[in-house]
Amino acid sequence: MEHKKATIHDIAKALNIDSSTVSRALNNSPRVTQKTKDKILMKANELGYQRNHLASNLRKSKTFTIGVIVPRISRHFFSSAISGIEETAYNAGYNVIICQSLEDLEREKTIAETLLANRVDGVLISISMETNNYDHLEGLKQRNIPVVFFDRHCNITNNSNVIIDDFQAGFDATEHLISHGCRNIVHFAGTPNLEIYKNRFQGYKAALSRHDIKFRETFVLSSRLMHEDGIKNAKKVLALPNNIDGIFSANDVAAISAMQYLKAQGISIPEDIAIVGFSNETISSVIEPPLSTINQSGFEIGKTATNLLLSKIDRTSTRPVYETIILKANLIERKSSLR
Amino acid sequence: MEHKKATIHDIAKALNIDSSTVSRALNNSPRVTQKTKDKILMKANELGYQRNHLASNLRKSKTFTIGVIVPRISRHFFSSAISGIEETAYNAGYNVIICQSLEDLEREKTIAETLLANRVDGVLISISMETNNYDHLEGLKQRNIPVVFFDRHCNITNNSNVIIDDFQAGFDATEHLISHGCRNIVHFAGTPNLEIYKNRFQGYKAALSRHDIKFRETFVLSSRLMHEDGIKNAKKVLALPNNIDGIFSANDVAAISAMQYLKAQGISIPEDIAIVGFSNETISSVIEPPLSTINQSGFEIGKTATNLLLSKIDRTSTRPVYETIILKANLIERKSSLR
DNA sequence: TTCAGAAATACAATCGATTGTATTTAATTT
DNA sequence: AAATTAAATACAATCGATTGTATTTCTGAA
Repeated sequence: MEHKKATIHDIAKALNIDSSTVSRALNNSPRVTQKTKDKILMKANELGYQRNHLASNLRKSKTFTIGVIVPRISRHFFSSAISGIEETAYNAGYNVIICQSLEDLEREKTIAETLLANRVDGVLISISMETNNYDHLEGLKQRNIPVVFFDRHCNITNNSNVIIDDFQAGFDATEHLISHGCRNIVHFAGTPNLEIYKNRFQGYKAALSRHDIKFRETFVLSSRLMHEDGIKNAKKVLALPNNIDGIFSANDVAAISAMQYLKAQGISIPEDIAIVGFSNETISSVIEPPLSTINQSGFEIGKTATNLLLSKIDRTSTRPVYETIILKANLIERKSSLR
Repeated sequence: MEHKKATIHDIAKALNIDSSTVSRALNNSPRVTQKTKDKILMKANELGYQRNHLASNLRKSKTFTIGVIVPRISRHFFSSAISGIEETAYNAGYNVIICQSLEDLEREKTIAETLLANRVDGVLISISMETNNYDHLEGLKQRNIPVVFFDRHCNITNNSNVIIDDFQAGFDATEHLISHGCRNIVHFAGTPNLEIYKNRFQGYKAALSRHDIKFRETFVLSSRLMHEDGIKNAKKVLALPNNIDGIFSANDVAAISAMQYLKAQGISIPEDIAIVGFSNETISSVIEPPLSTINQSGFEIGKTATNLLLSKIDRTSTRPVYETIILKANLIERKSSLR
C-alpha cells in the first residue's frame, strides 16, 4: 500500500488552480493571496505533501549540501567539530557529507573529486598531515565552490580559515612548564607542512626566549604524533644527555603514549618530567596523572566555520571574500604538569 | 572565469547527435555502437563533463543517499561504525547523512522527519536510550524506505538487525569475573527499554545461575550509564551491606567513572573489586588499571549493516525481507579483572 | 536490385519544482 | 460607467538526465 508522494501538481489539480501558484504559495511568495495560501497549505497537509528537494534543487541548481573533509572522525576534536557543523548546517537547511582522509593525501584527492562530482555548495576542510600542496582543491576554486579551512589550515594566501591561536597556545603551554620549574623542555612537534604545528613550535620557541632559556635543535622531535611516535619520542627523551624535565607535545595522543612509556620506565610524572599536551582528548582527563592540555572547542570551531562557509555560499553576503577567524584556546592545568 | 558545467546536450550538440544517445553511451548501454561511445566519451572528457546527479536522481526518483541515526558520534563504537558505513556506502555510490539523536527521543523523531523529507533511500539506526516506541519510524515504513537497526535494535518483530550476541557477551563477562573468584557481583544495567541491555543483563543472570550463585535484585543498578551514573553506582556499591568483589558494567563509560571513584576511596582494583566493562572505548586501555571489556568491532558492524541495507534498497535482491545478523564479540582481559 | 529484419540513432515525454511573462480579475479613479 | 492601474493567477519554458517509442540506416538474403 505504498502511496505515491503528492506533488504540487496534485495539489493544483485538487484545487483547480495552476501549479505555479501552488509553488509560490508554498514558498510564501507575496504574489499569492493569503486566502489561496491557506487553501493550498490545507490541501498540502491533507495530501501529506513534502517538497521534492531533488526537483527543487535541480531547478535552482543548488544541492544544499556541504562537504566536510577531516583526517578522522574518531578523534574527539573532530567529532565535536562535526557536531557543531551539523547543528549549524541543518538549521540552515543544509545537509552534510562527511569524509575522512585518514591522513592520506591520495584519499584526500579522491574525496575532493567526489565532492565536486556531488556538486556540493561548499567545503569545510581540515587537511591531512601529508597534504603539502593544494592542487586537488583547484577544481573547487575553479567552479567557484567556497572552501573554508578549519583547525588545520594551509599556508597559501587567499582563503578563509577558522583556527585557534596556535602560537599563543604553544607559548602558554611552554611558559606554564617554565613557571613550574622546567628548564630542559622537549617539544614533540608535528609534521612541518602543517601551519598549526609550525605555530605551536614557534610559540614554544618564543616562550623559551622570553625566559632566557636557550633553544636547542635537539630538543625538537618531529613526527606524525601517532601513538607509536609518542613512545619513540619518549625513548629519545631518555637517551638525551641533558636532564629533560618537561615535555610540550603538539597533541595529546603522543603525549599520552609517551607518558605511559615513561611511567613504565619508573619516571614519575610530573616530579621528574612535567607534560603538557594539546587538544584535550577524552582520554586526557582519565589517564593517571591527568594530562594538562590545551582545550580547543571543536563544537565552537565547527559552528563558526560553518557559518563562515554559509555566508560565502550566499553570494549576497557582504562579508569580505577571504577571512580568517581566530578563536580562543585555553590551557587546562591538570596534575601532569603541576609540581 | 567560471565556466558553466557541460551537460549531455553540450556533448550532443558538439557531435551533432541526440542527447539520448549521449546519455545511453555514458551509461554504457548496448544500444549504442562502440565507435559512437568512444567519440562521446572523448568529447565528454574534453568538455570536463560530470553527470548532474540531481537531474539523474530526479528522473530515477532515487537519491542514492542513506540516513544514519546514532546516539552520538563521539563514542568510539559509533565513530568506527560510521567509518564502516561510509566506506561501504561510498563504494556503492551512495552518500551518507549522519545524525545524532543525543539520546533524545524528540530529537530522534525530528531526525526521522528530516530524513523522510530528504527522501533517503534507506536508514541505518541505533536507537536512543529514551526510545520506547517506534511511531516515528512508521513514516519510513509506509513509504517503503528500508530500515536496518544496528547495535541498539528494538524489540518489535519484522525488521532487520545487525547486532552482537549481547546475552553471550554478558554471560562471558560475568563468568570471567566468577572464574577469577568473584562471588558478589554487581551489575550496572542500562535503561530497560533497550534490548541490548536486557540481553546483557540476562547473560549476567544466566552466568550466576550456571555457577550456583544466588541472584540478588539489589545487585542490579539501572541507569543511563553516563559518567555521573558510574559514580552514583559506585557509591551504592560501597553502601551495600554485602562485600562486593566484582562489577560487570553494561558500558565502559560508567565502569570507568566508577573505577575512578572507587580508587579515590582507597579500594584497589582488581584486588578488592574486579571490573569488566562493555564496548572497548579508547579510554579503556589507557586507564589505570586497564579495563577488561567486551570488544565489538564497530567498523565490521557498520559495514555489515550497510551491506544489508543496500540489499534491501535493491528490490531485485533475493535476500529475505527481514533478517537479523549476529556478529561476534569477544572479551578482552585486562588488569581490571585479573587477580 | 529489392526487401525483411536487425541495429543504431532520433524524437519526445517525463521526473517535480521554479520563475519570467502573459492574462485575467479586482480595485480605484475620474 | 468607462478607463486606469494594481493584484492575482495562469501559461509555458526550464533545470539535466532518462527512457519508451518511432524513425532511419545498415546488413544480408532472396
